Amino acid sequence: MSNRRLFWRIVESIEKSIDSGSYPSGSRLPPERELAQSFDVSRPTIREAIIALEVRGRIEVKTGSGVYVLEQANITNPFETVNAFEVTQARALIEGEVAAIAATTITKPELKRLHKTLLDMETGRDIAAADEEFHQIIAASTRNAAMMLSVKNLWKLRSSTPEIIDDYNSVCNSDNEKTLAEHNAIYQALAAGNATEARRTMHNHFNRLINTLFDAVETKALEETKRKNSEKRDLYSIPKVND
Amino acid sequence: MSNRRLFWRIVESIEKSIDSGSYPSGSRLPPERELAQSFDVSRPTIREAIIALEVRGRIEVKTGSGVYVLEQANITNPFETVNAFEVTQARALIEGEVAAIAATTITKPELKRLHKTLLDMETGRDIAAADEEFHQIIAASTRNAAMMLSVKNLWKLRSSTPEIIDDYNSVCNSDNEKTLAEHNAIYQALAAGNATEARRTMHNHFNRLINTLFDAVETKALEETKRKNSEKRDLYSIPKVND
DNA sequence: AACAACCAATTTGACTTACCAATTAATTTG
DNA sequence: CAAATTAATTGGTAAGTCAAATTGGTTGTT
Repeated sequence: MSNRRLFWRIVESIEKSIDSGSYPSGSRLPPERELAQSFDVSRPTIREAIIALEVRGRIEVKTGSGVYVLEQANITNPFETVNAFEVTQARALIEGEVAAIAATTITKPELKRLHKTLLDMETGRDIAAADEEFHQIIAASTRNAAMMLSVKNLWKLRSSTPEIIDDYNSVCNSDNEKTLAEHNAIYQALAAGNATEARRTMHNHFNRLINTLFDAVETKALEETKRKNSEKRDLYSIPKVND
Repeated sequence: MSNRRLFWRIVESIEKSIDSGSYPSGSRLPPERELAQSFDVSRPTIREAIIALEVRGRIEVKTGSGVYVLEQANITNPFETVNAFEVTQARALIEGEVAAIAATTITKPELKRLHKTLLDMETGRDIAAADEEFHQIIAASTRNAAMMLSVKNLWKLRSSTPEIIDDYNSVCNSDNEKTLAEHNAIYQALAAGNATEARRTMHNHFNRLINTLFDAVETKALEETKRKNSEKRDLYSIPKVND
């Protein structure tokens, strides 16, 4: 695997040094020639690494002055500011409406594929995949690319944040039958073309998830955290649509 | 202005050649030595440019073989598959729920800021900005980062797709008073803490937008397109929540 | 004759060494 | 204090060696 070109090794090494704080943002990197010596490579190689880091937006090169570490004006990465409850509430509301639309737009072939995900989940081979496909099919059946995109983005959020994955796993693994039953209820509502019921069953699905999440979190949390979450329970529970 | 380093010029030139189709994806670029000659620069400079393009994900370097143009496996670029109606329907449903939540979570300072956007819109300085801020404040008041993100993504979709911008412009410019009135109705519902009314007024806001969009599109569309859109009108209109 | 396997020449990128030019920033000097 | 000088640093080039991949021909087998 050492067929990777040399400069990548330098890029990784320097990037690690930046991340670890050895080169704080705003500071200047050692001169090219010094780096070349310390990495035991030629100067052109160092320059290649520097250019790679520059294109990546990690550093800035000032001719005649030096190479400076840039502020990681962050990609406003949402993966650290969003918690599992927020994602679940958002999914509940959005996918609730999606289901309501889908109840009137879903086709028979789509219903068939939807039913297949239920069977897949029952046999228990790849439950996560069956889960994702279930929600994906419903989103697609709205014929609205913008809504599909919204659903997909939230799923990505759910499946890319370590903390959220943890929380979900501790819930899903134990409650497969419940998930399956809820999916089935949603499927029945969609098959019947009942928008209100589709929304209700979808809300029900996520509401159970939220409450189970709270229990799971509470179990492993300290008392302080407990109090906070109890306050949040009201905030994040899904309001009744007909009130 | 030519203090830009040489390799950037090469990067731009090659990138332009790729985009213009001179080097279709999968094809091989000329060898380093040839490029150096044709650009009248040294080989290291060409190599720097190639590395920059590689980091950008435009090309792939195969040692001993050549430099190959990569497929621009576009980030499933949604900006070309989503139309104005889809975005508006999605916004209606999502922001409808957002408004319903916000009705119970919005604070007085936020209501104050919300009211300010109404005044801004009335004076008519930067209407688009006031519009965006209005919807942004409501989303933020839910205290749910995932929902804020969803709203923001849809706004980005709306404001980054040329076609959609066109459609929106042809609508908004003519109907400022209506937009303002609807925003005001939403504001009143939020101030009153009435979730159902907040949702209804938000739906109303977007419903008017959708129908105006259809009229605008119909006006400039051919007869064939007319028929299609009429069929779509049912599909995209927002269903009543209480049915 | 057709096909496969092998081998060597060629092409191509990977990297180095060595050198000079241009720019910037600090220092000296008038 | 301002201008000139100097040191430090990056910008760019030239020429060459090495290693990997391709190419095309040769050979041997079917």
